Formats: sequence, structure tokens, C-alpha cells
Amino acid sequence: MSDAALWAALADPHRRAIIALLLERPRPVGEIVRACGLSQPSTSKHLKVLRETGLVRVRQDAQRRVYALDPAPIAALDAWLAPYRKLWNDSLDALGHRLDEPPDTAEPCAPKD
Amino acid sequence: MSDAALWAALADPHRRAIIALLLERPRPVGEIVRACGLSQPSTSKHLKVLRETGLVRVRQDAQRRVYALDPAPIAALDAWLAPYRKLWNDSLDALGHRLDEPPDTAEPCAPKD
DNA sequence: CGGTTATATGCCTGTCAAGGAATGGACCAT
DNA sequence: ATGGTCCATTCCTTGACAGGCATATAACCG
Repeated sequence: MSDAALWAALADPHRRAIIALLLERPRPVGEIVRACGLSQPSTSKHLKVLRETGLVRVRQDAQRRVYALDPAPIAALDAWLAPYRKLWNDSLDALGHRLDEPPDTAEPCAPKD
Repeated sequence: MSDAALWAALADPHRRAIIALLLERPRPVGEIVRACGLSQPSTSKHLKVLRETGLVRVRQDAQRRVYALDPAPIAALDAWLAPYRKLWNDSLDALGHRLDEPPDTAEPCAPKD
């Protein structure tokens, strides 16, 4: 469902930069604006996207809105990653072992459906 | 550098679907075309993007091009993820109401730069 | 209250990427 | 050689998104 939204949110480098900023500590909008060199409205729009995907939470502190990272959605990314991580760990093992492969053409590439 | 390219490549749901297909086993283009319901040219273009980010490799087998997953770039994703994974594991620990990391909040949120 | 700070939203424009259709090109079979 | 299969590339159109500017909203301060 929101898996696509999560990927879309993290696809933007500015948004990843914001995420990285908030990893250090929660920050108000103005600080994020100065850090990522965008205009305040653009930054606000990026924050809105991150909010809607659940990647950040807001806490109101007087006139300021302090944004903080919510790591929960990133867990979904890790879950997506899990099978691939296993695969590349196997690859590293293979490198450590040997490089010659038995005929791995055992799979006849038959269409499954 | 190519970190942005990696994110951009994985941002597209069709490309993630292709990656998932290739996780099971290497496949020729025609099979991928049928599996993801796109036209052959569109599929080829997606495969080109995946090729250019190093996510897949091609092996020529007569007239067919057999694509296979290369998990190496995904390691970069895992590296990116690492700090956040730590964070959300801490959150889970906090849910278990065991906060036996007393001086971990020694960071007074002072502006670093 | 009026002014100021801090943030969000709407509108507009340029850019970029995805998708389809048509085409090109490599390889095989007869 | 010729036709056929499999795949890549080009051209074109369309839609989505980012960014800036102007403006609205909200909270503090006097």
C-alpha cells in the first residue's frame, strides 16, 4: 500500500538529507531550511511528504514545529531488503570459497504462469 | 554519486518487480515482459536502468539475453539503512520498557555547526 | 489589538521520466 | 539468402513532481 509512497518519499535526495539531519536530533523547520539550502516553502512541502509516509513526526513548540524521525517505516525497507541481503551474503561466501561454478543451468527458465 | 541513481532505479515499482522476479532466478527478457505486463520496449528500458546502476547483469544466450540479479549495489542500501536500523531497534527496546542505556542522552542537542 | 516570527498552502512553470508505436539490429533455422 | 524471433533504441506524447513566489494561518510579544 504505502510501500510505494515510502520509496517515492526516499527517492528524493533532499528528503533523504532531511532524514539524515533528523537522525542526529529533532529539529525545527527553520533549521532544516538553512541546512538543506532550499526555500522555506519547498522544505515544508518535503516535510509534508515525509509526514504523510510516517517517516517524521511533528511536535509543536510555541510557534515552532519540531520535526523528529520516526524509524518505523524504515523497518519496512529493511524487510524488503532482507531477501537480497541474504543473497549478497551468499555471494561473499562464494567469493571466499571459490569462483568456479557447477553448471547452474539446472533451472530451465520455464514460465511459471 | 551513483547512490542517487540507485534510489532512482528502485523508486519505480515496475523495476522493483523486475528485481523481485530476478531474485527467484535469472530470466530472459521475454519472460520479464510477460511477467510485468508492460510492453517489450518499456521493459527493455527498465532493464537498461537496472543495468546502468549495476543491479542486474546480462548473459547472452543465443538470441536471448538472460538477466540476473547482482546484489552488490543493494549492499549500499543496507549501509545507508544501518544507522536507522539501530535507531528503530532502540525503539523496540524502549517498548520493552528496558532503558538500560542511562548516559546515552549525553548529547545536549547543541548546534554542531 | 497590531506587529512579528514561524510554518503551511496555492498557483505557476520548467523539467524529467515513463509508456507506447515504430524501427533497427543481431541471431538462428531452413 | 530469407524469413522469423528476440531484444534494443529512437521519437513522441503525456503526466507527475520539484521549486520559487506570493499568500494564508497560527502563535508569540508588545
